[in-house]
Amino acid sequence: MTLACSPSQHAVDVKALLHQSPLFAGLDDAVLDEMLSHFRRETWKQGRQVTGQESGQRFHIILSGRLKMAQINPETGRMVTLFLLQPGDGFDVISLLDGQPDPLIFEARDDLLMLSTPMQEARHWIEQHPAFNRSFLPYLGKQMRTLANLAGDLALHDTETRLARLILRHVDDEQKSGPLRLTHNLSHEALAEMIGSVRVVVNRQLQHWQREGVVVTRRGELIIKELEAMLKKAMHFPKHTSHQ
Amino acid sequence: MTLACSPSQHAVDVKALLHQSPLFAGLDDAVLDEMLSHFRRETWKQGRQVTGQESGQRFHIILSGRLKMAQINPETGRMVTLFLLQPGDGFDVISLLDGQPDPLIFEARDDLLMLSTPMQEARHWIEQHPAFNRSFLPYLGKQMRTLANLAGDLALHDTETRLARLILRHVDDEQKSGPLRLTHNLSHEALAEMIGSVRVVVNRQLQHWQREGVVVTRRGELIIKELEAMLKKAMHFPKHTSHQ
DNA sequence: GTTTTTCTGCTACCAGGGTTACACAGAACG
DNA sequence: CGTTCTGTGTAACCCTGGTAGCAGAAAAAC
Repeated sequence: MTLACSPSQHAVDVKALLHQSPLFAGLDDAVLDEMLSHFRRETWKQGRQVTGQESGQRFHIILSGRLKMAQINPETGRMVTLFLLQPGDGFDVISLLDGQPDPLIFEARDDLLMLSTPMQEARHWIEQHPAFNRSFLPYLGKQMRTLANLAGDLALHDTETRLARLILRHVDDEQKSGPLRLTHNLSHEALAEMIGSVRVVVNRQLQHWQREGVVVTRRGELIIKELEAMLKKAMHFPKHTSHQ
Repeated sequence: MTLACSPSQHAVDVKALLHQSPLFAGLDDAVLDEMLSHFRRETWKQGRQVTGQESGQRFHIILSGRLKMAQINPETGRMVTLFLLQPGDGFDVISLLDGQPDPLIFEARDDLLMLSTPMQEARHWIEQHPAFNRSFLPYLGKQMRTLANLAGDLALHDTETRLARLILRHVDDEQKSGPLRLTHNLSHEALAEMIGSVRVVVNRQLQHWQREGVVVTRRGELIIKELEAMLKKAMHFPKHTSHQ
């Protein structure tokens, strides 16, 4: 998956997209069609915020755009991004699993195009189609890994390491070679939320790296000049980090 | 579930135990028997450490004792406890889901009595018994919630709040009224790992509370004198915190 | 009972990173 | 095309919470 946002054309080839998605890759066309008949299209404009309570009644599958799934501290107003969901991802998976509403905030980072269906319907469908588990369970595993790594990082590593890792995680996805220009379209604020820190700190760090000549930063993009150096900063990279 | 450790008698009534477990509560006796026939008993002595690589080949169900599931920073030697698994819990669920080994450390906090079976067998069994999903999926949801809350807490709250919450979470499980004596049998070190901090800080905090007259601490136990005050320290308690 | 190990209480120290504040650049929007 | 809003660069400040170290208490091991 990539951090880059897909253009949200309305003529998206839904089935092609789902076939690539980790959740539905394995399903054959007939089953996919049957499933799609239960879903309807839904669009959110960039910036739209919804709480777990509100969105908790329907299960969504992202077709284009990115969705921030975050936790908030009402006292300070600070946020952490737990997931930055991509096309092919579903939400809210946790509510889907246990039926409880999530005390989370969902925010469209881009214009979103999604499929949605009532939670109850989604659960029922899953029950009827055990084959779906073949991709669903591994998908859950990946999500849990991502969360576990986030928690581990927050507790064990400093902000520099966390930021370096966040960046390198996206190198994996984008082009593996070349000049390593990452266009994430994320503000420093957004990056900060993803590593559980604050804008000023992210900026400070990027500036520092820039002076070292390790990276070059622009609005919404970042060029890695010295991959080796970055890897060193992200040291002790866990072997099986989520590649989401 | 409770933090107190069950005595690890070897004459445990396995089926009775599994019926109470969130994972197997819903299954009828016949299915349970069939499942048990695939498992064998396994015991670990308190303090035994195993990496995800090593234990990754078998899936375990805890019958008695507690198991720490932790991430480590090899550079500093510090650890975070992601889960403190209890009787009725299974591990490693993440590996079970996606087949990848976990870069985690498992450590027996008490003497452990478990059931275990090859991962492949467990996966196969799950596939054959869709009814199991009725309890398995909600269980996964609860685990994910726990992780999400941990990550959120680490990013958004100070150590005092995190420690207060850790303690109060166990009040829910133990007796709800009375003198609120919690016997957790955990060292300050262990508590620290559970909130992503260090021994000194936990001690400092507990001592502080003790001087305030809010709690009284002893080895392995803690008495809450002023529940109201504690609740205040844990302020902004998320509505749907895991009650694991 | 004695020794050894593990826990606990406490202190001194200091640095990472969070808070606040402000000026400027670049987008967005009418 | 000017106004408005959002994002970026940077500085001063300082407090939480982490590191290091040690002495005594309590368990565990012998």
